[in-house]
Amino acid sequence: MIDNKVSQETSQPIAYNPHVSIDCVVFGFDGEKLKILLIERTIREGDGNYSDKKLPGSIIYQDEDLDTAATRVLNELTGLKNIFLHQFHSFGDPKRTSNPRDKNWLEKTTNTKIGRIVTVGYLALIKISRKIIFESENTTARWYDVKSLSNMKLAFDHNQIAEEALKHIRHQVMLQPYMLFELLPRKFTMTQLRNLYDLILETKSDVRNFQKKMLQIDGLEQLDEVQKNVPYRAPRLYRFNKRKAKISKLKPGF
Amino acid sequence: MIDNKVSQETSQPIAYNPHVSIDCVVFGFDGEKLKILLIERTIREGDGNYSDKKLPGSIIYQDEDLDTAATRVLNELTGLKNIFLHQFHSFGDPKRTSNPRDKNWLEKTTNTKIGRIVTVGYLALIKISRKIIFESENTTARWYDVKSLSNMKLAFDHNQIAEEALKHIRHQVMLQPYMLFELLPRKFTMTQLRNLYDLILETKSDVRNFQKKMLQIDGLEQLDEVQKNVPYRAPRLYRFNKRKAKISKLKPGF
DNA sequence: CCAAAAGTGTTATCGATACACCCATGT
DNA sequence: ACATGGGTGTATCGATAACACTTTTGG
Repeated sequence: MIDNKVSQETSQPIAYNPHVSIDCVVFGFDGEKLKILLIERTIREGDGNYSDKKLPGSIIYQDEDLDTAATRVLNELTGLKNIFLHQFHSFGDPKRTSNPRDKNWLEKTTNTKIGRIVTVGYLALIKISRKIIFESENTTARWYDVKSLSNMKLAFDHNQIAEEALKHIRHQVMLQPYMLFELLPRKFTMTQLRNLYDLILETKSDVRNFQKKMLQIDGLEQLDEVQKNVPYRAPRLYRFNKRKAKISKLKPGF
Repeated sequence: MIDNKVSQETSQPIAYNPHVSIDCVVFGFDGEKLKILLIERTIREGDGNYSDKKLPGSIIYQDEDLDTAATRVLNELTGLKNIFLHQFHSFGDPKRTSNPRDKNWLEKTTNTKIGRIVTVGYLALIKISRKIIFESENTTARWYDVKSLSNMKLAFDHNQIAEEALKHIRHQVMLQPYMLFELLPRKFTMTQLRNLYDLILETKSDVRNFQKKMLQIDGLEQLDEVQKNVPYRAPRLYRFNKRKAKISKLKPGF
């Protein structure tokens, strides 16, 4: 971990000690759009208030693992347990917390002088149907359309983190579709599945070919049930049974 | 320097402040085996010395990005610049530095009281042919057969980190072969390429099919040159031309 | 009966796999 | 001449991609 020579540096850089946080990029799917969960942040500034958005996250606690910290943050925010979580990248640019607004906000909310924060990015997926506490203590969280991200200036480097998370989920879904089932309700139609797939990958799949491919997946079960209250022919429902799922091998290819 | 002795006794967990390091899993290929670069670590213990191995790594310096830290560590160790580097995972189990031997060693080498370290894992690939300074100041590094890893007890959680790096490179090579070219000499034979591929993926590729697939890769150029001093028909040499390489799209599939 | 979306099969093309013999070189 | 590994092509199989009409339901 540490080379001997490090300690011999005259400037003793080793004593410098950044904080470590986790940030969660939480995606949801409302049947139409891909959504991201953001927290309202208000900063008192001279005469007025400045308000913007940030990713849910937290400094890690003592004796807390990274995964545990991410789980805690999501649980505090949503009340849910068993959220799909996946570490995807860490961000450590020394300038990522150097915006005065961000520095200011950090010191006020943590009561600590904070020099630098290295953050570990997590991707989280939520079934948007699950009813969620979004007013935990004094934070307000809301779903935003992922497409509107590019017009928002998020706190810190959170735009970049969200962008990386998007790349990550696209990559994963391209290779294996399992993440999709974390975003859909427990019972879903093939059209919902296809729409979500195409939304994430920005593709237009052929209805028949898509169905054929999906039905090869172990664990994807067709139910004897149809969607109700639709003003047209009721579509069949499907369910993804994790227990019966065997993770398929990736195909080599360049 | 930042004063971070804010209090580890208070109940405010946020004041707790781990160190952040990077660790590099450096792979090389000697034509036969996949190798990993490890550093000798010696710990004075009562009457004798205890010696084991660790990954190259370092606490990150003030104002240093994560990638920069990894580049620095590798440059200090090998004298090389432009090493292929890829962040793959971060490790933050609070117990990862709790072995008394590791704690002891950390405090001696850093002259700092270190409670906890979160480390960011990097995968690095080196052309083993490049002549390398392996005796930088007072560290000794050597190549070890990756297969012997399971019989070694590395420092900290470095066995786990190396294992994850292996998974990562397998995954990457399966999807796209570009990492292989970082491990081979600038000019290489198709057999070397195939052996390396099969070594990493634990497969046995068909000679003809493998060649066909590889020759589709943009940037892989056949040279008008053959390997010399071989006691049999001299094999043709190839080169991977990064400039002409277009990163191919991944194929969807489950 | 009209609108809206669901459901369903076949063909063509492409890529992946399996497989065996002759060639060039050094000793 | 022989031993060693290098170099090469074809046929089969399976996967992917393209493509259009009929069915169900609610209003």
